[in-house]
Amino acid sequence: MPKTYDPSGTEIRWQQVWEKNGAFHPKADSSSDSFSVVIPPPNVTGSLHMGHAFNTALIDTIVRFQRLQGKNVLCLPGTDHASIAVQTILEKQLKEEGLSRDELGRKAFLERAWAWKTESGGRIVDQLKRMGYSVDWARERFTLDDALSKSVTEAFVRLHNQGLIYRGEYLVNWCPASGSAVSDLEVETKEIDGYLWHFRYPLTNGPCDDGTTHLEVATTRPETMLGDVAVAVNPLDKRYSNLVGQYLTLPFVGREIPVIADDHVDPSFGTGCVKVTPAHDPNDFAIGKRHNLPQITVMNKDGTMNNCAGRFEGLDRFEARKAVVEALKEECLLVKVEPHRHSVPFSERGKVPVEPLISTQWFVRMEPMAARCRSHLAKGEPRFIPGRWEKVYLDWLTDIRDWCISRQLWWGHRIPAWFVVSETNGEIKDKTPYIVASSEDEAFVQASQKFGDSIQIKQDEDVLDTWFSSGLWPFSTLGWPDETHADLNTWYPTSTLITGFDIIFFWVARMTMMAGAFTGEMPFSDVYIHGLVRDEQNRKMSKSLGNGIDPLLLIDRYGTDALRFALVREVAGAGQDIRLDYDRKKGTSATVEAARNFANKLWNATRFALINFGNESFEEGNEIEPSNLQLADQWILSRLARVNLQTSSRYSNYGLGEAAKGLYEFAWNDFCDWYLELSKRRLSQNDNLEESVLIDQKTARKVLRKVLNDLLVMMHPLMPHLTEELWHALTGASENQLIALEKWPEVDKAFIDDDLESSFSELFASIRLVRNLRAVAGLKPSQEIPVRFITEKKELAETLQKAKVDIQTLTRASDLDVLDPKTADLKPSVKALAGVSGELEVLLLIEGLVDLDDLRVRLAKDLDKAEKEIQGLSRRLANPNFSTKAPSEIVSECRAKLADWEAQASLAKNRLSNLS
RNA sequence: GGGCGAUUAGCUCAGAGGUAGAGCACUACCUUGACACGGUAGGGGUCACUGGUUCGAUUCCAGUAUCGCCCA
Repeated sequence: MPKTYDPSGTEIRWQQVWEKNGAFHPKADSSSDSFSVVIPPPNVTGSLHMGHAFNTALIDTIVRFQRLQGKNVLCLPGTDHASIAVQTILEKQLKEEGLSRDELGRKAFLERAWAWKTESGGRIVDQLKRMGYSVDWARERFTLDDALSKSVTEAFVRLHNQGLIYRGEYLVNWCPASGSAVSDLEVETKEIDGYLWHFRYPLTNGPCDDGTTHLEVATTRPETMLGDVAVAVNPLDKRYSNLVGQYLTLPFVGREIPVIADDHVDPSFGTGCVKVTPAHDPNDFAIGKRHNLPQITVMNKDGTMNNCAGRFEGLDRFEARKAVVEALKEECLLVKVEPHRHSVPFSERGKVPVEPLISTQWFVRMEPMAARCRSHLAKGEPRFIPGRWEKVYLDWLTDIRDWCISRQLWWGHRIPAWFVVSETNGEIKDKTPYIVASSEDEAFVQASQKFGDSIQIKQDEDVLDTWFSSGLWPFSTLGWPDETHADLNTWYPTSTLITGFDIIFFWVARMTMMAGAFTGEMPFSDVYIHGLVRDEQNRKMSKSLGNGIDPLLLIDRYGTDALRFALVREVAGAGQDIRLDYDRKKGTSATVEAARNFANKLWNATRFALINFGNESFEEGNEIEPSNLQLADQWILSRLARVNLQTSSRYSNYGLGEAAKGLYEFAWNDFCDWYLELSKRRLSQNDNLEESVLIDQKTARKVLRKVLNDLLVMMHPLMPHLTEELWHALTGASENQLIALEKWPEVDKAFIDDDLESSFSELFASIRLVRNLRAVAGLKPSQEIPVRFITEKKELAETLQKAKVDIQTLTRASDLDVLDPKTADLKPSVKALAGVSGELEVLLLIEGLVDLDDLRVRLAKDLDKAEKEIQGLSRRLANPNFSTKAPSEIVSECRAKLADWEAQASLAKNRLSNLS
């Protein structure tokens, strides 16, 4: 074995072995307990970023743990077609070639899209494989696969038949950049520094009694004035009460529009007069409905002004804004312009302001579906981890708005609706009758029953929102709508969903709603919500910001296991965001490097074991005879049992970061720093070997092997490749045998021994104290020195006595005695350096080796510290309230501490006076 | 405007009603037969601020400030 672990070849090799062995391809008919997870399908928009790596690390840790628990585990992978995102990419490519999608035609465009999918999807699958993802590639799905498309059609038809999908004309969020409607969730409001333009509309019938000639309105979007159909004031606003019911003449277009009164107008904002443009603003749309006003659309779908805009026709909406303002100025109607910061809705994908536009779209009626989810949630279905996200989910399900699901795009699931276009010369108009069916043939049959045989039908041009198909993911991937499918019966509902909080509404809620509608149950029992990966400036890592780190860069440098471990270790209990440090210039990450070093530590611990095992085979050393165990063996076995219990509980309860940290501490501190060091002396003896020594060596090797084996299995979910490699080296298992498919180590609770663990803490403290004194004395590491331990505490004295040789080895003590203060010669001597830890006094006999001035400084410092502590503790104990009200164990603990510090102080005083 | 989260060592973060911990970084010493991707020892914090509850608050409560997110 080389001195350092090189992950590069090892990781890929095990990935291949796993796949070749079908290690993660479970059978659907198994009778053991099932555990299933469907992965959040990444978009085929390029490649994966650190957020995916994080999600993957968490899912795979959980999934591998469950496999070690003996469950029949399915982790199902796949990708998502990402309608808008992919289409945006492709159209950009086309534009660079000087083409448009219409020129190319739907068929050729879709061919390109599939080519893109093959390329991007392939890259993503490669990346997922390099993460060591233990998913079942044989069950990989893509949202546009035939089977999944079939379930989308089925879902659409069923919802439509239940009246939960309808077609209607509403104000939708129009994204002029992608030329499509988008849902409310795809709109992002941003604070923008804009202006508030004040201008006047003259009264149609001239000045009224009080001499008013006009009304002044204020708006952030002057260009929409061309579509105004009224001006609204608050009914309680006395300034304008006499004008309600009067008419104004709209400049440029000459339309006469009424002044109306509406509660929703805020009299304190702007002038208190609101221009009403129902076709271009959601609030105005509502006012328009209440007052039965017409809707006048003044824009085309590409964001230019239409023929209702009069002389402004053909201008882009932002040019029109300037032109309208200019024209108002010319006509002396512009009163003033104020800088004004306000919220503007932006299209998340198109990155341009959305235009509220009236158009005919397909919608899902959400309330009945949401209501079903709310009642499930009342029963704790699903369970959110951390729990606070439940409220976020519930709030969104309450007062929910209908979901616009049609997109004027080509890449996606085409809406299964056929229009009877015989009367309209083949054109689909808003009022054209239609049939929703699962195929064109079926649609034709149904249509001809209604409209006669000589009809012509044409499928809706639009596709569905990508999230419509994602909402079906947990069951469409398992064979739904075939309700007898073995996968569905074995693994549905799934066990847990693991995803980031940013898609709770988009995805989690849509899945629960769809699942409720089609399967009658929630699609997963747990939802584990994790945070996002942020960069060193605390920004979310994203493609558009360009601050994403390619996980492969870190994998190449440090290895997959290091990256996985680093990511999981960062997770806190509450599921906060994690920040990953990354030096862009050097391409390094201290966090991942630390994890890489840990991997190397495990590598070397195993290397140490193997060097000591020689030719001994694993089987031959399997059984441990308890009577042969030394205290150190008992101690590490006690620690091991405790860590085993703790770790499995943490893995099962989503305490992944804690599990990782706990294993790290156990492996590095308990096992490597102490147990391995303690075992060296026993293992390295090689001459004059008596029978008892041979037995002891064998025992040490057995314990070493046991601890290492269990540690590797427990570490496996976090560092799958390294542990697979080391486990094979340790056990000599063949490649048909995998740690990935091992059983979680059984806990021998009989080994758990609190007293032993605490006396080992004392032992370690005493060793540290000796080392500390040695350092203070400035002794060379190689310098051996006589050491004396003095304590009244019997058990401690016994432990120290038993561990005498070990202590000598670890402290370079030339000789060591454990003395009772009653019998020991305690005459202070300058020749000794003393320290105290708890009820233990330590003397280093360092005749002529210490600089007395240094010693004085140190002792004075010790004294100072001890006196401060004494002061604080005495003050507390002197407080009658404390001694009467505080729990008695706290009080006695306090007294013990005080006694300790007093002993320290008097010792230091004695020493100091002896030095002077 | 409503809600949620954060504020602890130089950095990234844990923590818990009994005066604070880790990793990295830093300092000194050490190339000892697992590991310098290492070992040993060490330095470093008014736990954002102000009140309250309590014998005792960094921890619980209320408020303030700053930062971030979600919803309108």
